[in-house]
Amino acid sequence: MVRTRFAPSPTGYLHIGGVRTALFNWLFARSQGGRFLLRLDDTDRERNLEEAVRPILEGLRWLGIDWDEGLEVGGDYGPYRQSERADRYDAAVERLLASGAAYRDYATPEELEAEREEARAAGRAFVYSRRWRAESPADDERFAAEGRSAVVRLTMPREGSCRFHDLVRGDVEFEWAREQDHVIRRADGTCLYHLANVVDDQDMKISHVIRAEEHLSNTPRQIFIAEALGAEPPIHAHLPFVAEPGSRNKLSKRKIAKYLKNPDFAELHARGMTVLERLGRTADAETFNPVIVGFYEDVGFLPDAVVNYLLLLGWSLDDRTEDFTREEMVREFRLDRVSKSPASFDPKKLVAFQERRMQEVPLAARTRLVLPYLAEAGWIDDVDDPATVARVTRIVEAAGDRIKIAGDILDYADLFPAAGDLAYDEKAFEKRITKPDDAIDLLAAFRDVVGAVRPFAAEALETALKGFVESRDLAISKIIHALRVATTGKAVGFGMFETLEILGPDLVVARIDAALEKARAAKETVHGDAD
RNA sequence: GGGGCCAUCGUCUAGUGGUUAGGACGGGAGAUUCUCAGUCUUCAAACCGGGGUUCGAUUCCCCGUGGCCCUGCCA
Repeated sequence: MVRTRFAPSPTGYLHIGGVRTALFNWLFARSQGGRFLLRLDDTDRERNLEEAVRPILEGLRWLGIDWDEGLEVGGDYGPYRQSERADRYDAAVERLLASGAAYRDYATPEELEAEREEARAAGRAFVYSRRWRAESPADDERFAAEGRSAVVRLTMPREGSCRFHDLVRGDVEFEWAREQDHVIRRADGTCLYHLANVVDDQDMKISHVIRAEEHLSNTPRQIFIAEALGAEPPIHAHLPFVAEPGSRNKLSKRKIAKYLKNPDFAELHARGMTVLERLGRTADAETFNPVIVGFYEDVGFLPDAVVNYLLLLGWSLDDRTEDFTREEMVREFRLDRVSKSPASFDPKKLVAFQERRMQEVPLAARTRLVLPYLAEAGWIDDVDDPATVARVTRIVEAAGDRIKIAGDILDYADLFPAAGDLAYDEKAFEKRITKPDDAIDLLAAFRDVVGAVRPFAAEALETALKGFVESRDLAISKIIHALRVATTGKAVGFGMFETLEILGPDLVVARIDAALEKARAAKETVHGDAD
């Protein structure tokens, strides 16, 4: 039975690199008919634990990465929080002590540092002398009498080597002599991560440990612990790390300021900030940025698009397949197709997956994606009101591929009177309305025509405008740009006729009037200055 | 300092002891529509360096270089 796990620390957010690890664990378990577990590595006890855990669970759930055992869902091998498992770690330490695989060590940090310094000066690798190792109860008493306290260290082998087969890297070998007598229990009696990790994996019957490459060098000591505890070590698979945009350096949540200097990263971030601002929310770059999964949920990405991108960050099926449904990825996923080298995070490619996926979302579903954003922005009142839904559906339909991310709907304030007064693109206004000498007259003439068109629908409006320009022997471009700026304030937008239909006759006429007034006032000013 | 892992277009990657080194994102050019978006066509773009092995290395081996990780009473 394949059993994999994801064991995040309660950091308060779900990181892109972390979630990729979770995804691969999930995919492997699902592809093998196994089980996927979620447990919490909270060995350093934090305040506000629940607060720090929630975004992680939310992020996983949003992406559709579900777990069979662990936090919140329970299971037969709990508890699933390290902070609640101290008794098991203590028991493991006692067994290691009893078998000689570990020992109590009374060296002070200073004494240890002196030995390290000595090794450094001599130019050789540091190997602890074990001078303060307690060999007998008498030693314990003697050291204690000197005021020393004990940590527990692993009695690591000093010859031979640790060989294991990594499902991604192949055969790996480490010489035992290079390994340290790692501490597994502090002087204060609390246990350390590596011990806890191995005990948990063993207790929870984890068959495959799939984790980030940074743990590769930690594997020998964990294998040592596992074997000393009398168990078969799990099978390991070390994933390449996720690198920064445009570089091979490891992606870090602490370097957001640096990533913001990357144009692609900055662009995505800015896009997210725009959505947030229009929603009236605030966030700083530390907690809201493209390295954090919550960013994508907030801005309106499709979970499938994000997952698909993540899947290809270090994994490939062949030389051409890029798009995968959940079923396909579960069916095709294999650990031996994971690449060995770091994969750098490319915001542009992630967005490309999103855009492609969004195009496939049917109109009604796309409308549902967009409605909550409009409601939160206060541009509509009731997401369930049939008239509102119908109107938004019409807008989403007219928008077509322009809405690439659900939050993009907030680019179209001009179609929602509740969003406030029309904002004009002043440059476009001048270019299309004030400056051309016939624009004002044409607009004024068309104003009287358009108000009377019935039905006030795209097709009839198109007929009306075409008739209007033909009767004057004009190209449609002579008026259409001015009309767009007058009615939407913008130089670019949806198809003109759909836009007019969405706006409705009253708003169209009123906006043309307002634009005419604004344009005439501008001309007056120019004349006034000239005189 | 010691050890480990890694190295194909800018990015994600495929691939082989002999290939025009393939695809995708991004970029360039062009076409199309009332603008934008989209779509279509098209172009440019890579085997880290040096030694071997071999008839022949991007591929196998060694060295170097670079990146990352471990070397903690952090995880």
